[in-house]
Amino acid sequence: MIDTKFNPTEVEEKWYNHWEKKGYFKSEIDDREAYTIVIPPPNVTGVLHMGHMLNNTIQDVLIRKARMEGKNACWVPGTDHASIATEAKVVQMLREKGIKKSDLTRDEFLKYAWEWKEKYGGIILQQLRKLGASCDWDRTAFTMDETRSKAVIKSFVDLYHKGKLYRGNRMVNWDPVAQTVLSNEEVLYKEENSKLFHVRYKVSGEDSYITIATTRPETILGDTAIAVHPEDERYSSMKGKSVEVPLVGRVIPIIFDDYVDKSFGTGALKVTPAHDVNDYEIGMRHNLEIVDVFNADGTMSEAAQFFIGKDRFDVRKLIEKELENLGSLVKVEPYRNSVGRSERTNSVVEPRLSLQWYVSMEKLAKPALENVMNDNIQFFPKNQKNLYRHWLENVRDWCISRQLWWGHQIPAWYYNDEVFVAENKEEAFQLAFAKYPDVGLTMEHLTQDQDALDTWFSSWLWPISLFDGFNDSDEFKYYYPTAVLVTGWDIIYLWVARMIMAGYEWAQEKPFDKVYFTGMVRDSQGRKMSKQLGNSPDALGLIETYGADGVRYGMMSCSPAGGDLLFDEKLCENGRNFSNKIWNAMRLVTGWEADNNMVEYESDKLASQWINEKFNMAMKEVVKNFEEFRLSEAITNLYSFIWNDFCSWYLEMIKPNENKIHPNTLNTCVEVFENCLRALHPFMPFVTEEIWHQLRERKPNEDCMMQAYPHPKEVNESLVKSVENVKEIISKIREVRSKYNLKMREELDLYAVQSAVTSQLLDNAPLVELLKKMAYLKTYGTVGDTHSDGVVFILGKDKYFVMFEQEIDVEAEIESKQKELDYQKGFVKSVESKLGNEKFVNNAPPAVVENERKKLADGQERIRILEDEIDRLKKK
RNA sequence: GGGAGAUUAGCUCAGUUGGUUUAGAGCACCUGCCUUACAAGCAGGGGGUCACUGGUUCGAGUCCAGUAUUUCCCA
Repeated sequence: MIDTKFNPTEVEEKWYNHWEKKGYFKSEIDDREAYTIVIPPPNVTGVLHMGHMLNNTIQDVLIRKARMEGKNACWVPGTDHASIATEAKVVQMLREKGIKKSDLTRDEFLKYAWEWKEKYGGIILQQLRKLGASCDWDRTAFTMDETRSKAVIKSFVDLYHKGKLYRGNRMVNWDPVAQTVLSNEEVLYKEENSKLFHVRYKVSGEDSYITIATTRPETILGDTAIAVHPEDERYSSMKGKSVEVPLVGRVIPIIFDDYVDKSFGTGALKVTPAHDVNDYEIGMRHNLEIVDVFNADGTMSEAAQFFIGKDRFDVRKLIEKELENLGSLVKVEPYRNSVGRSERTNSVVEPRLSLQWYVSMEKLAKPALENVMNDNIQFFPKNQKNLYRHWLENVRDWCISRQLWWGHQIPAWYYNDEVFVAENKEEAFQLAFAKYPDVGLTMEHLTQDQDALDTWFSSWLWPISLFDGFNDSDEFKYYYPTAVLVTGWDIIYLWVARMIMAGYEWAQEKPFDKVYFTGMVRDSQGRKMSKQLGNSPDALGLIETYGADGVRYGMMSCSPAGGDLLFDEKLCENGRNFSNKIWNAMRLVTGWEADNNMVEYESDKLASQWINEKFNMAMKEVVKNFEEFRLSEAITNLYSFIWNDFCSWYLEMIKPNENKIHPNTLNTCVEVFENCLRALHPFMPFVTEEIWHQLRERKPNEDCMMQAYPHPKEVNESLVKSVENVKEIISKIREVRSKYNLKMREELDLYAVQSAVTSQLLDNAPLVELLKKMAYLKTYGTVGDTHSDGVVFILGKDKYFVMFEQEIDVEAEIESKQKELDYQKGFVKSVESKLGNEKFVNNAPPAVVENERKKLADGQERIRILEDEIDRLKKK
């Protein structure tokens, strides 16, 4: 006896191993069309979370469908080295062993880091297998493996020689604890309680003062101007004057700049070009001196003159007292402002001038913007184009150096202050030697840049470097550009835009045809899932509870493209229940026995035709939804078809009284069942594969995964319509049964008042047979309008009588018919008012007007029937 | 501060160039069923002034403007 419950854990590992052993995931160049997806590489340190599950399920659905469509499907997996995250983990691991990073050489540190990566890295790739991901694992790549590293170095050198990469002294986000640059994305801003200090500066040569407001009094030591708005009347007399900085006594100018907000504080702004991005820009505009008062670790530098070596936050308290003593402090008030902290160390990020490597974005941005705006690369959903355009039109140069060891060390060598960029030290030496042939230069004179490259500088090459595109390989020619990129919109700038730039820079071609942006997974309260909140369910735990198919169903059914999705475990439960439903349908069908001696019922033939038409209708929707990446709709189409049409209606239609069934009927049934499995396979690969094999004996290579994906055919609409009509009659009869507590199988008589529709039904023997079987009718016949017995229902404009022994509840019937009458009267009234409007009749398309007339006639007929019926009931 | 989106049933969402018998689905809820595939199930049911106000139109959930609420992005 087969279990009544589908057990996912038993079959998932079996089928995954089977597929992998058969080599179904592998792709090699051949003469078929390539369908390529590159995985958005997760951090090598990462573990599977909800975002990954969503993202990778979508990729797997797309790649499996393409494979079934006969394309050469290639899904390349891999991880990135996540320089900051990984380095932080390695440093922590070393600390636990009692080793300080500063005690190690770069090489020693990297040895530990690689060991750590080999041991703990790539867990996530193992976890993806549990989800059913059909990646070509032989192609697994890592951003620091040999091929990828060479690509990174080559691209750096190439950009440098093209003048698209430079070293510059700019304002950056500085993490004083990690002592590295951070990207904007690694800085988290939050409102915090702080204080607003009002400080007065003496105007030189006068007995007056200007008062400024600041949250960071410790930077006063680095002030090089006071700025006011040019149209601020309060300060119009200050033109050309200067003030003295408290404590240090530096004399600084009063300048006029539009940037200043007149309404903030006193309308006067202290300008510290070395420690604020906006101040820096003002400084550039007005040629101000730059005084850097901090060291790299956030302590005061020599340039500060006071508090040297003390921490910036201690100094904030100390300077408050000093200013008070000097009489410069006007007042201190509580204040809330947005403070940026490092994602990794939580230290307050310091805007800092520092010498870093930048990619010049202007030229790179141009083709990247163009080819998205003209839909050469299509975005789903489309509205992401706005976001993309906005960023690219305001793009800033990209800071790619990081003060870390884990990553690609920058291929730049210095001789004194001169820099030589080359793929290796030997080539750098050649360059240096060519320039300085006479100084006795040796390799020892060159020192390599100590910094590493931003991880995104590897990731932006991913679609190229995975196929060794920098060596113009055959693989690259075949697999590139890839079909679709599936990723979250949160990295549209960090990653998507830059991949497109890289594509046009080095391949002169887009990296992908389409980008499908997924939403962010949120919990049922709409909060972003995060470790801190602890609101993220354990991904593998979910798979254990609901099965991979159940989880995939849950992820897919709540994932309209682009929008955020509120994840609810309930959806996985639906998925599990769906698996179980199909499982039980299989149990039913495999329990039937083909018997040539059985009659092939007309109703069975009809049901077979009908279910095929319905399947085509469903597939039309599925195909359309796939084209538009509306995957949640596509899976809903299949769910609804399989559960409602196939299981609830069709299987009941052909269900034999005993287990014996005509071979033709059984055969059609199994074929439709197989089509359902093929259509559903990309979404729910395990349960479909298992049932595929249970349904029939299969040859060695006959697996569901490798079947052709179903194509919709033309639909015979009139056949569908007539069966749908019978289904409605059946539902109405069930309604009566429910109301009168009649047993489902108690046989009833049904009479219809003669009409075109009801007579046509009567003449169609297979339809009547179907109706009688499904509704458990003894007889179906037509009668005259004057018939007056049983319970009445109306369908379209036809009147039916359901006959049964039990006495009918006259009061309840009158009430329900009256309710229906009220509804119909309202309906007719609204149609009448439309048709009474001359402008409507004259202007609306004739078909629309005609339809309104039909609605009116039908409504009026229903009113007539209902009024008659109420009369008849009242006479009882 | 600038920009983009959202608002449809208790919840999550569909609703495609404005016209499909005065709005659909899933979940939740209510009623009745252990009907020999499935209680992770079957049959039936209730539930919505489509955020608000105005406009365009013969006709608006759908287009336009404003308001409210809200989410996100950028600074």
